[in-house]
Amino acid sequence: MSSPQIVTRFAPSPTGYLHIGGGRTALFNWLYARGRGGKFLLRIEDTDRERSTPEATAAILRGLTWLGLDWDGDVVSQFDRKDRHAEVAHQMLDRGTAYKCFSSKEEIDTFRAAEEAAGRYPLFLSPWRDADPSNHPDLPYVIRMKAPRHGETAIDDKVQGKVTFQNDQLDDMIVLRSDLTPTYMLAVVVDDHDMGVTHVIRGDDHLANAARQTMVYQAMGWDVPVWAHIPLIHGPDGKKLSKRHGALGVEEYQAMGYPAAGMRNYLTRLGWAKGDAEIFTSDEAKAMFDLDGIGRAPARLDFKKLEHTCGQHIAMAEDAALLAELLAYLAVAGKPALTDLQRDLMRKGMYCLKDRAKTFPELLEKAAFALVSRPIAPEPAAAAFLDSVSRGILQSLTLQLQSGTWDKANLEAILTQTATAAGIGFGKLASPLRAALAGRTATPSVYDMMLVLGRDETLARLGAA
RNA sequence: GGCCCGUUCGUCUAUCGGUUAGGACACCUGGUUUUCAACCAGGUAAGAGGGGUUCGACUCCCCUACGGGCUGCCA
Repeated sequence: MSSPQIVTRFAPSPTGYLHIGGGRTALFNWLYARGRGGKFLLRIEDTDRERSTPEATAAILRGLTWLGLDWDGDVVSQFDRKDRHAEVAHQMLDRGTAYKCFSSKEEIDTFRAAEEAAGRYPLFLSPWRDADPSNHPDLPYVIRMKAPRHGETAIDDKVQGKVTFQNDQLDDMIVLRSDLTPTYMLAVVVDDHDMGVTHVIRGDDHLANAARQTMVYQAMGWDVPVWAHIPLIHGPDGKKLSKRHGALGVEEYQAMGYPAAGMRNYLTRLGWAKGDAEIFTSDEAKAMFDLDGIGRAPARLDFKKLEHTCGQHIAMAEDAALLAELLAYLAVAGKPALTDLQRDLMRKGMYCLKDRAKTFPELLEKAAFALVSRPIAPEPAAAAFLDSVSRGILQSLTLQLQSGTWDKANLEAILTQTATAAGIGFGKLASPLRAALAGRTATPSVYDMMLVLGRDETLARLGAA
């Protein structure tokens, strides 16, 4: 017998961009499903009409797409399913697991305020719970779940372990509002059930909700999914992530020039581990990822490690793919696009650039020699290497470079020979050459620069120096 | 206030009663080197505090401290 297919989902509410914590939650769900031949679904929890916006939905989709987290099937709008939610609420009514409550919001608020002022736990117990329907007034009402008053409700969480809640701490939560729209507690359960979700992997801010949602599953006689509540991500200072930490949106990380593969790797390791595995591809991550590797404490963001991880992925990326991602970065960051010539040079030079950079801005910085065009205005530090003696040596070098094959072995022979003939060490030749070719003092090796630029451009730059 | 969760190097973490407490990032030192990086080698660095249980606790239990979450006709 085969085990049923795994179905996970990511269910953000569209009230802003996709933040880094949401990105990681989505990633965990994606890894878990993809590593087991399961499905990863996407549902937008847009039942709060006040705060939900189509722009936020678009931003979330863009963020997931950039991260490479592809979802199965259509994006589900929770709001579109409101009739189904209301239907289930009424089924609960029929089953006797829910009831109509006619207490007004004002009444309840007043009660809670008084209880709190008296230092008591403001648990509202509706007087309508056991009322005879024949006594129901002709007033607006909400549908409340008839939650068990005694005993306890336990959830068996794959990350947090067994967590039990005393039922007398929980009130009869509202499942259908007076305007007939569903509350989150109902909508989530109905949608997860209808969508066949088997594993709910989400932030641990929902841990307590899981108990109440379990009651809804039980009220409907449905199977409860496997829970996995993962700790939230904190800022570098250990505090909850907030605006002042900056760079919260996943898209901002793209605009800062982090490659998606590195981002995925870093986020996977943030709060999850498998032995000593640190750098891995997404395929490797899918094969390794499991729920017991998830830690129970909140993790802090560490930009240094993010950068290191990204550097590793840039180095191992394929040249063509890297170039494509670089161009996308330029567009997102609002930087000028590369000319055809620059693009060509980047393609040629990628082999010697990619193992030196951790981010796309760094990659561009290392590639400055190739992206600059004549006339080159040398930086002061570079210009200092171009005195008359050096120029003379460069001139004789220019002569030597006129013919011969343009490959590393031959260039090496020519440069060594020129240095020897001039009675100087190789370093004394490389510095002015670097200055002439790039106009700066920090560059890739002089051989790589010449190889990437080609003979004509190299000679032209030497001549202009 | 009540309920729930958490706490191993600065950071991410390994450990699932017996280890010189391991790895990675960062940092420091050295090496390689035509510059800057990258890279290689080595080093500094941890079980929040206090009680138990046990022959033996980072690991199990309790208390305290600190951090976090929930306690809505928000999600």
